[in-house]
Amino acid sequence: MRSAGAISGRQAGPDAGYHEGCGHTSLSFDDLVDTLKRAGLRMTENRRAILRALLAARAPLGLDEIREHSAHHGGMPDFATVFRTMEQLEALRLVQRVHLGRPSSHFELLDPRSHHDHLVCVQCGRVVPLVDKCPVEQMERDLARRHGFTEIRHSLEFFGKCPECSGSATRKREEGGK
Amino acid sequence: MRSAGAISGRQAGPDAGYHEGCGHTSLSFDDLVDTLKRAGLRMTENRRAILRALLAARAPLGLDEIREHSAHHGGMPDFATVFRTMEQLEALRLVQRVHLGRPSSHFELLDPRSHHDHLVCVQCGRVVPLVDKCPVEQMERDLARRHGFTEIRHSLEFFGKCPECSGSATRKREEGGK
DNA sequence: TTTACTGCAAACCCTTTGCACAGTG
DNA sequence: CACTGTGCAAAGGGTTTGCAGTAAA
Repeated sequence: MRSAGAISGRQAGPDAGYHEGCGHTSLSFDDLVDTLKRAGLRMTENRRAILRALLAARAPLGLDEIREHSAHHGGMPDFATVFRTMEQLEALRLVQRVHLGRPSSHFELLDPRSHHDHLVCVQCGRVVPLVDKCPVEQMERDLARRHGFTEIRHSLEFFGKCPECSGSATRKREEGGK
Repeated sequence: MRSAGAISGRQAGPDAGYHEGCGHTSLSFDDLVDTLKRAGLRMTENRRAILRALLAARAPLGLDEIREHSAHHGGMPDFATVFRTMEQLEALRLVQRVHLGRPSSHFELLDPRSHHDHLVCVQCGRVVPLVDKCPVEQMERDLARRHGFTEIRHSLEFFGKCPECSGSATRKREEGGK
C-alpha cells in the first residue's frame, strides 16, 4: 500500500548493475571466522554459509534472504538460527542492522573502514550502497562532544524514486521492476 | 533485549529539558487543517486531536503515544484510527515516518522548511531532535542528479548512549532512567 | 443523502523464545 | 564429555484490514 506492491524486500537483483561500488567491505572471510572464534563462538556449516552470504551481498539482506543465500554456500539454516546468529554478529559489531523503510530489518557487514549509507527506491525497493565519503562523520564527533553521548554511530538512508520508477509514475509499467 | 529494558518508546519526558530546540515545525494548526480539507479529508474531533498532539510533540511519537496524547486534546481515537490517519498524513507529506531503532514506527510533522534529524540513546530511548543545519541536504541534491532519483528525501539518525546511560554502564543503576 | 471516518476484532507478518536433539571443540 | 548451535513450533508484538455503525459535508 505504501506506494507499490513491488517492494519485496530484495534489492534490484544480483545483476541489476546498479550498485555503486559493492566495495561493501574490506573484511575477509578469515577475518570474520577469526573474530567469531576469538569470541568463543563455534564454527558450523551454517555460520560459514551465513558469513559467505553476507560477504557476497551487494545490499543489506533480510533474514529470509540471508537464509536463502546461505543455501548457495553450503548451508540451510533455519530462520531462528539466522536470527540468533545475526544477533551475535551484531553484538560483535561485525554486522549492522539497517532500516530501509520496510517493516523488517536488514543486515550488512559492518566494516569500520568503509562505512556507507544507502539510497533506496521507495517503489521497487532497489538499494544503492553509497561508498563515497560520508558527510556525517564529522558531525558525529561534534554531537558526541556537545551532548555527551558515547559509542555514537549513525544510520543515513536516502529514499526516492529510481529512474525507472520515476518514469513509470505515469506509464505504470508492470511492477517487479527490471 | 537489545541493551536495556528502559526503551519504552517515549522520549525522556515532556520535562526532561533535553530536547534541543523543539522548533520542530513552523506549521500552524490551521495550515494543517487547510491541507487536509483541500485533500478532501473530513475534519473530525479525532483528527483535530491527532494534529494537535503532533504539533505539541517534542520528539517523534509512536502510534500508541499519538493516541494517548490525543486524549489531552479532546479526542480518543482507536489505534486503528490513528494508524489510518497517519497513513493519510504521510501520503499528504504532512507527516514523516521515523525509524528510531525500535521495532515500531514513530511519526512527526514534516515541515520542508525545518527538516531535522535525531540523536537517540540506545539504552533509555531518549530522543534529541537536532535542529541545526543538516549536512546532508547538499548531498541529497547531488545524489538525485547522479543517480536519477526523484522525490528524494532522507532519514538520518544518530545512536549512542546519552550522558546518564554512559555513566551507568558501570554503575548499573536501576533502569527506567530518571 | 452520500461517502468518509471509526471502533472492534480478527488476520497478518515479522520477531523472539522454549525445548529437546545434534554437533563442535 | 561439556556446552553451544539448531530445528521446530508456539508465543509475542506491532501492523493491517474487514465490516457495520456513526458522522461530516
